[in-house]
Amino acid sequence: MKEKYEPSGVEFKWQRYWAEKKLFVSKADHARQKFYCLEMFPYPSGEIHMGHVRNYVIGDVIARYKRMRGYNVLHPMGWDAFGLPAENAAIKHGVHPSKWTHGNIEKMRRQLDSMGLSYDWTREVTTCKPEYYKWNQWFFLKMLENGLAYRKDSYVNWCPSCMTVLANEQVIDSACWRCETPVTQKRLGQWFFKITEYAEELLKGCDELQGWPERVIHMQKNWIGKGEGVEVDFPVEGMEEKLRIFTTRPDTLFGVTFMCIAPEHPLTEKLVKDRKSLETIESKYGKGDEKIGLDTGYFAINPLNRDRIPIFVANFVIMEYGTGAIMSVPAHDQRDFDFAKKYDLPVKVVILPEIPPNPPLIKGGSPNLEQLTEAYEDEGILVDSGQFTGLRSEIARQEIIRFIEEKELGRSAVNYKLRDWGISRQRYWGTPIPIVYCDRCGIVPVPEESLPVILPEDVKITGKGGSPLLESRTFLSTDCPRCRGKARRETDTMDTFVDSSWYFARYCFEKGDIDLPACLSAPKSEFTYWMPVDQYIGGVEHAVLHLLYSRFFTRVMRDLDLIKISEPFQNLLTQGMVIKDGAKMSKSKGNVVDPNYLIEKYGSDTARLFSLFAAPPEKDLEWSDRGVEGAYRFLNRIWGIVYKNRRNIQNSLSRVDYRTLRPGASGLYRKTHQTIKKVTTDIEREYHFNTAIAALMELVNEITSFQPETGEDRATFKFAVQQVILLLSPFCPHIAEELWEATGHNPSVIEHKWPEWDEDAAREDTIELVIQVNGKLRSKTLITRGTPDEEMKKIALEDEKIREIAGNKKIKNVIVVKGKLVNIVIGE
RNA sequence: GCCGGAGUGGCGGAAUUGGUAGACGCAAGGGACUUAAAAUCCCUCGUUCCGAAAGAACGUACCGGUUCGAGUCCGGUCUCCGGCACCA
Repeated sequence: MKEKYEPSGVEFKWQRYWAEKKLFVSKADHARQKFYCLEMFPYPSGEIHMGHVRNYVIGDVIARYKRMRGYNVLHPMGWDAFGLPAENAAIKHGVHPSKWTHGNIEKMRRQLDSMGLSYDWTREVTTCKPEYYKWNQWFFLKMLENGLAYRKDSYVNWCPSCMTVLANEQVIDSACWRCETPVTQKRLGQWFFKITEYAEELLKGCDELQGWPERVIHMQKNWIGKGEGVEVDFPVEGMEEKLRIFTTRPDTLFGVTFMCIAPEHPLTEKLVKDRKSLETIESKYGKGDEKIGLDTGYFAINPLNRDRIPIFVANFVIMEYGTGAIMSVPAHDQRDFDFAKKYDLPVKVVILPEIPPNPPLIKGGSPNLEQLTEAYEDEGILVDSGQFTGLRSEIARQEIIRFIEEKELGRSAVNYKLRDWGISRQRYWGTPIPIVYCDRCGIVPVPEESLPVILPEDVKITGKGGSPLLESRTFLSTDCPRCRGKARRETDTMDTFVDSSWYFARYCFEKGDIDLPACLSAPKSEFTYWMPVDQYIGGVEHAVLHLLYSRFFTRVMRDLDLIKISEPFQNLLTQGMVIKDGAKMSKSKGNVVDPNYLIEKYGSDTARLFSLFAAPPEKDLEWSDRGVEGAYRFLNRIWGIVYKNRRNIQNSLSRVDYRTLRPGASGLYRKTHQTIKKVTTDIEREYHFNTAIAALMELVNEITSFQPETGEDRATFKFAVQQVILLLSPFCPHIAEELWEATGHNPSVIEHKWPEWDEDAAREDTIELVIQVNGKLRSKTLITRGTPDEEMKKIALEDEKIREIAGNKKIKNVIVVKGKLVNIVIGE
C-alpha cells in the first residue's frame, strides 16, 4: 500500500482483476433469488457525458449492493446503435455509419470500463447487428400476421431538414425533436403498429406500476388520454348521410348551436363548393391559436330537440380524434365560445352552477350575455334541456346516453388520444422493413426463413433526397417470394424505438445468433428467470416514448405466446439531469464537464462519490467543481486512516467482548452499528445514497477522533474501519478493494456479504430529553434509556431552567413523548 | 389552459409516523504547522439584539387554520420547474 492515494493505478488494477475473475458474469440459477438491474442503453455517439455517468453510477451502486445482499444479479449493457447521427456523420465526414458506430462503441465501452461499472459484457446487445435486428423483422412479420401491423396512406409529420417522417412523439412544439426545423405535413404510405389496440390495457396497467414514479404514470395516462362519452348521429338537411360526432359532455347536448368538421372529413368535399376558402382553412390547420371556420351553408338537426344548426368546416377540429366532427356548445366550451363570438353565432346556456353566480347567467329565460364573458365549463344543473331539465350533470350524462341508445340516435363510445405508432423511416441506418412490393401480388411479406433482410453496406450516403436504399440496386430489386417474379423491396427502415422496445428481453441470453422465440418460450427459460427487470434506471425524457413502447411490446410478446408477463419493468427510477450554471449540460450551452478529464484527475471513485452525494438520484444535480474536491478529500482521508493504522489493523484482535468496552470505544462501536443501519436503510428506502454517504462521513469523523490505546480499542477501531470499507464498496469499489486488501483481507470485497447491524449494539443508553414549555424548546437533559413517563415528567418539572420559567404559573397540562420529549403547558 | 412536481442558511442538501429545523458536504472567517505557499489539522459559522458570553426574539415562499406542539396536516395566494396542449 502506498502512502499517497493514487487513483489511476488502483483503479486499473482492480478493473483488470474483476474482468479476469469474471466477477460480473451472471448465470440463471432458479434456486437463487435474482435481481435484474438495468440502465437505459446509450446511443453510441462516441462520448460518454455526465448524464450517462450519473445514470450508470446509480445503476452500478444498486447492482453491487444487491450482489452483496446475496442476490443473483443481472447487470447488462449494450448499444442503441441505429439512428440518425451515424448517417449525419457519414454525410459530414464520409465515414460509413457502420464503421463510425462500431468505432464509437469500442471507445465508449472503454470509457464505461474506466468507471468501474460492473457489467456482464457476455450479454452485450448491439442493435445494428443482423443477429439482433433480425428479430425486429420477425416481430414485424408476426404483428402483420396478427393484424397488429398495417400499411396506411396518411398525413405524416415530415421534417424537411432530416427528410424523414417523425412520430407524433418526436414532434416538439410543431418542430423536429432533433433539429427543431418546423414540421410540415406530407402524405405517404406508412407502416404502423397498432398500439391503440392495447390502449385500454396499457392504461389500466398503469395502476399496477407501484414501483414507478407518479409523474411518469401521470404522463403515460395523459398520453393515452382516455375520453369516455357518446357518439351521436346528427341528420343533415338534404342529405342521406348523417353527421356523427363524439362528445364527452352529452349533458350539454341541448346547448348545441353549430357544428364543426375537420377539413379532411369525408363530408367536407360534399358540403363545400368553395375550394379557395377551404384551402385557407387547411393552410391554418392545426396551427396557432387562431380559430377559423367556413360556413358550408348546410344545416344539421339536433336529434334531441330538433334545433336547426349550421355546419362549419373549422381548422381546430382534428380528424384523427373521435369522428372528426364536433357539436359546438359555446356556452360550455371555451373554444366554441371564441368561435361563436367571432362568427356571431348564438349562445345557449343549458347548465347552471349549483351555487348561482351573481349576476346570474340567465336573465328572464335567456342568457345574460353581458355576464357571459367566457364559457362555463364546470358541471351543474341542467336548464332548458327538455325532459332532462333539473338533473345534475353527472346524472344527466347517464340519462341522456341511455335515451340516445334507446332511440338509436347513437351509442356510448370511448376515444383515446393515443395514435397508432408509425414506424416507417425514410432513412438508411435502421432495420429494413421485411416487405416486398410485387406488381402482380402487391404487398408481400418476406418469409420468416429468409430473415434477416440484411441492410446493405455498399451504399452512398449523400444527405440529399430520400433513403440511400433507393440507390442500392442489389437491395432494391428482388424476387417476389410468392410468384418469383420481379419485385421491389421496401426501402423504409424501422423507427429505432422498435430496437429499444425489447432489448431488455434479449439480455436474458448470451450474445450471439440465437433463436429468440425458442429461447423466450422455452419452459423455465432464462427469460422467465430474469424478467421482469427489478430496477430500471434512466432519464425522464423517456417517460412516454420508450417506456410505453416497451410495455406495448411486452404485451405483444405475451399474446404471441412467447412469454407470460405483461409488464417489463417492476421498478423505475428516473434520475434528474446534470445541471451547471443553472442549465442542463449541453454542448450548445458550453457548460459541459468532460467525464474523462474528471476520471484522469481524481479517479472514477471520486466522480462516482460526488455524483451520488450531491443530490438524491431523482433530483437534478448541480455540478460543483469544489464539491468534487470535497469527495476526493474524503477518499484521501480514509486512505490516510488505513495507511497510518495498517499495522494496528492487521495485528489487532478480531474478536473482543464489545459489552465491556471503555466509553470511548463503546461509543465508536455503537456508531458503527448505527451507520450500518443508516446506510442500509437509506439504500433500501428509495436509494437515498446522499444521506447514506453522509452517514459514512460521520462515522469516518468519529474514527478520526478516536485514539486507540488498549487492545480492545484497536479491535474496535479495526471493526469500524472494516465496516467503512464494506459500506463504501458499492459507491467507490476500487478504493474499497485496495483498502480491503491493505487491511489483511483476500479480495474481493465485492464478494463479501453486506454487513448487518445489531439492534442492541446500535441503541443509545442515554437519551437527550427535550423539555419544552408551550411547545418551545427550553431545556435539555440526559436521561437513561427506558426511563418511565412519570419519571420523565418529574425530571422535566424539576429542571432548574424550567422552574425559573414556570415560576408560580399554573401548569395546565404536561405531554410526554416516550423516550424523547416533555412539553409543559402553562398559563399566563 | 389542463395535469404533475417543487419552494428550507451564502450554496448542494438533511430532518423516515406532527415532537430539538439546518445532519453531511461546499464556501467563508480565524488559528496551528511551514522561511513561504499548497496540502493537512483545530475552532467559528441561519438572522437580529449584545463588546463578548449567557440569554432572548425571529426564522422552512406568503396569508390564515387545526394542534400542547407544524418544514411536515388543512384552506387560500404567489413563484419556479417539468409534461401535455385546439383531444370535443
